[in-house]
Amino acid sequence: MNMRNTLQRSLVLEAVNTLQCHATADQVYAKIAQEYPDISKGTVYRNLNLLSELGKIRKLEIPGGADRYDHIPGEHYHARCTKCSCVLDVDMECIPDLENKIRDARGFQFTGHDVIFKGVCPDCNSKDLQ
Amino acid sequence: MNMRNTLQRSLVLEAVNTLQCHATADQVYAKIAQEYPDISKGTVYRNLNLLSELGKIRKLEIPGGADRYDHIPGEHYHARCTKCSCVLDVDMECIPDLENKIRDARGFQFTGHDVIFKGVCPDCNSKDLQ
DNA sequence: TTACCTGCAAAGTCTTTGCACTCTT
DNA sequence: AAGAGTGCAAAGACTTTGCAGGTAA
Repeated sequence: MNMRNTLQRSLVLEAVNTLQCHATADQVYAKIAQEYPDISKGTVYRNLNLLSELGKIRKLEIPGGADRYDHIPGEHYHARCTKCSCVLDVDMECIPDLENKIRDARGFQFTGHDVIFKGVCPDCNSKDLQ
Repeated sequence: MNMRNTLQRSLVLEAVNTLQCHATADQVYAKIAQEYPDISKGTVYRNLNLLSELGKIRKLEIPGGADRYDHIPGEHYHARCTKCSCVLDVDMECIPDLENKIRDARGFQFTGHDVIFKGVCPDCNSKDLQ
């Protein structure tokens, strides 16, 4: 169960940290493939999952779209554009202790939550006006 | 562009309302197929999408899982079990005007939000103890 | 009649996985 | 040497779509 340091693994980590902006697995793959075309998508997926289990990156599961991977940031919420599917950070305070506001958990053990806003991003908005 | 009343369409609507509990397209299909085995999955998907666009049912896009369909309820949040992927309603007040808490929308036009809690459901919890 | 709908199957998107080989340790 | 990791391709889960025939209005 010992984890090894492989080139591919560090390339994946580096790509996520460089891209920053909620990259999809595909974007991570494309980024790496520019310099290291032999890497395979399977490896990218395997490492993205491994690294997010280890807490080195954050996996963002987006309703109705591909998963996104992010460098480890402070907690914050996201917004997804319903037109182009891009994901942006939302500039607002997170709600502290949201889990504690639940009246009756009925035996459900909460480990976290996500808030995802829906809307239309600035780019798509301006395209509509044309 | 006139919508027709077809047997399949009303069966889909009826199944969603009967099942109530955040059924997946597959569960809706299975339910209908019990009595009407000739229905096809493509038709179920097409009608689920149509009915949710019409506002007759609600489409719940779940991060990392199949979409769910629900009868039209008051606004409420959901929790997904990270073990068995089931989805449950959460018994808490919704946060009013969450969109207004955003400091700087930067041109993003918000149309709504989802809050999805993660955790382990009662069933999976008790199985762990065995 | 018309054009909306259906069943079917193929294709599309995103992700995981089996296999044999490779490389870290 | 051992076994974790890799590339590749196939498969898997979920959903959409093209097509030709069916049917509500």
